[in-house]
Amino acid sequence: MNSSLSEYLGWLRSIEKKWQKVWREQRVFEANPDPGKPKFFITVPYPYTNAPLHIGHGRTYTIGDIIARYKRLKGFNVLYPMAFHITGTPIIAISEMIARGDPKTLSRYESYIRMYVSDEERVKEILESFKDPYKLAEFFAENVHVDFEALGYSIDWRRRFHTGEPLYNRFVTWQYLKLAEKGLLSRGSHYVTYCLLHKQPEGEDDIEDADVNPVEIIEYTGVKFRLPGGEGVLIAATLRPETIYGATNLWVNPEARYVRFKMEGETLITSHKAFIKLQHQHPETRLELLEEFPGSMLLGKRAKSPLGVEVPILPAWFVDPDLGTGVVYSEPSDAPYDYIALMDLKRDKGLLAKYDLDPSIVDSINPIKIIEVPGVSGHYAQAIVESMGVRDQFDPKLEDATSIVYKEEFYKGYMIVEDPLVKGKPVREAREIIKRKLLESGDAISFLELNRKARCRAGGEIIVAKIVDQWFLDYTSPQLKKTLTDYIDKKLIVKPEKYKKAFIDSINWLEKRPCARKRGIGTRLPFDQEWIIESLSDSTIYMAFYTIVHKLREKGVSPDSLKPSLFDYVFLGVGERDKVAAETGLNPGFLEELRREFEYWYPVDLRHTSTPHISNHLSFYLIHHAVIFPEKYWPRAISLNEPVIREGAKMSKSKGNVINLRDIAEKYSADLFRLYIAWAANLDTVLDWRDRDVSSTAELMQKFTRIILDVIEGRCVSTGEDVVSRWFKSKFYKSVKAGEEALENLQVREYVQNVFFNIMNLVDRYRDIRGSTPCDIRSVVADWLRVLNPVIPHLTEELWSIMGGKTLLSTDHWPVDVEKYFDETAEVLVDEVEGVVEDVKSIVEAVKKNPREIYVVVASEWKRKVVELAEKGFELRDVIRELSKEIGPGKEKLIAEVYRAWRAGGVRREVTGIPVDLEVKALRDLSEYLGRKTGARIEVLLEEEAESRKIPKAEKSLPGKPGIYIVFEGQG
RNA sequence: GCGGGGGUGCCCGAGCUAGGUCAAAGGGGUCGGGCUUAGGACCCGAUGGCGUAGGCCUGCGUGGGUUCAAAUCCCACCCCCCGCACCA
Repeated sequence: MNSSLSEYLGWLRSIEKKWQKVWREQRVFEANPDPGKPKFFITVPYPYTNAPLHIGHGRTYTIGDIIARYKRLKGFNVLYPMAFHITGTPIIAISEMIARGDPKTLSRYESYIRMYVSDEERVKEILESFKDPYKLAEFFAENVHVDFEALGYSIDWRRRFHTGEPLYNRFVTWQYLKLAEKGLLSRGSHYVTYCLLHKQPEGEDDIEDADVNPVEIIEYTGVKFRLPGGEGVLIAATLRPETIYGATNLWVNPEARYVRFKMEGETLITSHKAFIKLQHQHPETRLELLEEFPGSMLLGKRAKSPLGVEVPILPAWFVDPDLGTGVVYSEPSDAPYDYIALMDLKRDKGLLAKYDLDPSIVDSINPIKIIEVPGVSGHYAQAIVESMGVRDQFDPKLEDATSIVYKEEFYKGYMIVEDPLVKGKPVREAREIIKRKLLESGDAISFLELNRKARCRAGGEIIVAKIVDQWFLDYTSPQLKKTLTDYIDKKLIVKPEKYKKAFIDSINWLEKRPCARKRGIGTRLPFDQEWIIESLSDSTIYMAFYTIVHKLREKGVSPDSLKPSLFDYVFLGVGERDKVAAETGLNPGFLEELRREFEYWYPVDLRHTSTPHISNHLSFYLIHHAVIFPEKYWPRAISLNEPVIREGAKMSKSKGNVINLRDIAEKYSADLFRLYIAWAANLDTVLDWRDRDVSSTAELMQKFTRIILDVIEGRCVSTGEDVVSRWFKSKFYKSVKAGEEALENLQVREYVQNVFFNIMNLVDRYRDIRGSTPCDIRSVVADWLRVLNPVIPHLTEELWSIMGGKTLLSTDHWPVDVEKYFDETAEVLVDEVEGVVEDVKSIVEAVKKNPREIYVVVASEWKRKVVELAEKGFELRDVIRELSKEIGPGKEKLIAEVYRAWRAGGVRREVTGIPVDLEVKALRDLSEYLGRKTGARIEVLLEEEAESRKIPKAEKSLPGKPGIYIVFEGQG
């Protein structure tokens, strides 16, 4: 194994394919109920198949697989199933864009297909087929399956399905009947982002750039300004209704289109755009369009504010007819736009004359101060406009000016108007008070608008619309919340534990959630066929479906047989077998078999996924289980991991830095990926994929492989059984044990750290002590391969077979009885030797001379007695009295020194059990190593011998910590 | 704004829910040595400062506090990241 790294990786990839084939052909991971064996049912949410998966997904599935493989080695009957998610709108949206010939989508999907298909003809054909969303979904499902297999996941593929299948639809239908039965479904209206082109609600996924620049719905207050003589009511939309006290005039854009329309008996005036928006916000009300006219027609008229103040309508070009209502009231004291627009009119009288208005009309208009902000004197808008040097109402600096004033006043401003309603109140409170009052008195209407202009990916305008009779999942029941939060708090295992609170918060935060739409792939609501169940809501208890789906297929059961009564019987044990059999046309024995499958596998022992799922999918998963199933079938444990970034940056299509799972199998290696991903970060940490670290991991794997092969093929030196070999095995099995404990706690990184990195370091130390590779490493190789099998299953399987394993390692067992190798004595003694090396180095560094001879002096037997007595709790003087009886007087000072060293923690407790001659022997056995490390001749002496030879420092020796005397070069 | 998580040595990253055995695991990088025709790989060593004998000092965002003892506990402050719904 002296090949280059790339040759090594090529070899790895080849054995990976080989073992994947063996596992597949021998159906190693197909799991069937075995009443004699404990079961372990682990699931990871199925992926959404609209594109290839990347290494972030791979992290989650790999961790799931490591745990599945570990549990299998621990003797569990493990079921790890997988399916594919295709319901919802994104797949349809992509199909539509491909059908429409959107160049970006076409080229992206073409490149995706090329990842799996080399024949250019076929690529074109497949791309063409993507106009059918099911074809697209099935293509990626098929290839994600291929990718998963290439990573060595131990999945029972017989249970694979996708969520667009009729069989699955029947299951979801049953689920919704149950949810309705339990009172979880309700209807009501609510506001959504809505596309005028598609005439459909469209969310973040469908809106251009919404992933980077989110679209929010915000509420404006449409304040009514009444024209005299019933001529109409202008709706002036504002985010700051508290400024109504300072309103001096109205602004309309003279060049925009305005309309007059009837709504609930009132004649209203807004921009034409706003009229359309209002229509969508009031779908149950008829809005009658009366007249359309340019804004200039409104100029010069006077309208009365809700406060009874009459103000003129003036022209302003900054007014956007597509924002709010196209009518705004002017409050020049606090709004920079209003202030500058007023100044523009005062400065350029021609602007008004153009519309036949008397320019003097603006002379009497002046800002009215209504808000005080500490540190700001005069009118805030004026101050900021002047300090920023704003030229006119077209100056882009106005945006910044507005947001500064807005923020400052919100946090620090308070009202200085006379109205007792708000007098002295902070702006943020006054705003709410005024808004409520205006709405209640009918002096304002609510107007919903987006925080920014938005278009759908096909270019359609997005507005806010109200959806009536929307279906909701209603999670508001306090009793339900309590049941769940108690369960999560007391019974559900969450790893890492710090996420537990997030679950409880999430359950408490959930209210009503829309669960159906009129568009997308999915299952129709059983009681309202117009609606399609939304895709997160149809994927909450499907783990139950895994337990029987392969049986349904085996028997060729038709979807029509999957009546609700069948699921009632299989999943809930409700109903009579024979009646259900008659109703479904299925054999009663088969029904029992399905029931047994479910009863054996359920509940889910562990669901592993990534943290963004906590507040949605995982919460629904818990709630729906709690609502539908008895408690014994509720989820047992949930584990989570954070996402993956690359070289410090988020992976994204736009940056082009995504590493797809496909690349792993072809350019890296499955085992390398698994090892790196498991080791590179704790579950609760974002994993930063760094190529530099990946290749050093590969180098370590190669080194590991070389060591194993050297040992099993005899390129090693034989050594006898001695203190070092006992030390090696003890350390080795302690790491195994630590790795096991870590995995039991789902600390995957800690496990890899122990069984791979720490053992590699241990082997290095062992080889260093021996001076070459010792053959007795062989005695632990089998166990080493066993414990590494969950992370690097292919390589360990290969090495296992090379060393003569007749059965598959993946179905072998985890090491047992490892404690019998623990050997404290050997560890203490070898640590002592290494301690001597360390001490010598420290001395040499301080003295800055080269050592020639080193005397290593082992402490006298009586010093051990000091420690023994001290350990028993003897005071110093009692120790002295006790010992003097044995060794005679004259040693009091030395006894005191040993005692003090012990109290300072300088003596390991374990040494008291180790005879002095063992200590001497260990040091003598290892004196070759000591000499090699220190570059000096070593002589090991007992303290008494050293004393008689007058070796200095002899008296400094302590049990387990020899005295050291160094003769340096050039010294006598 | 509300809620959650975090700031550790040149870099990444453990440890911090049970305070001492932590100058602080592991990996990367850098430097020195070995091996080699050379490079790579591999092996050994160094990588806060000081020290003529195995030791001492300074240190884990900032500033306080509790304690015989704090990276670990408490308080305040600064900074960073994530979620906030109808979307998978």
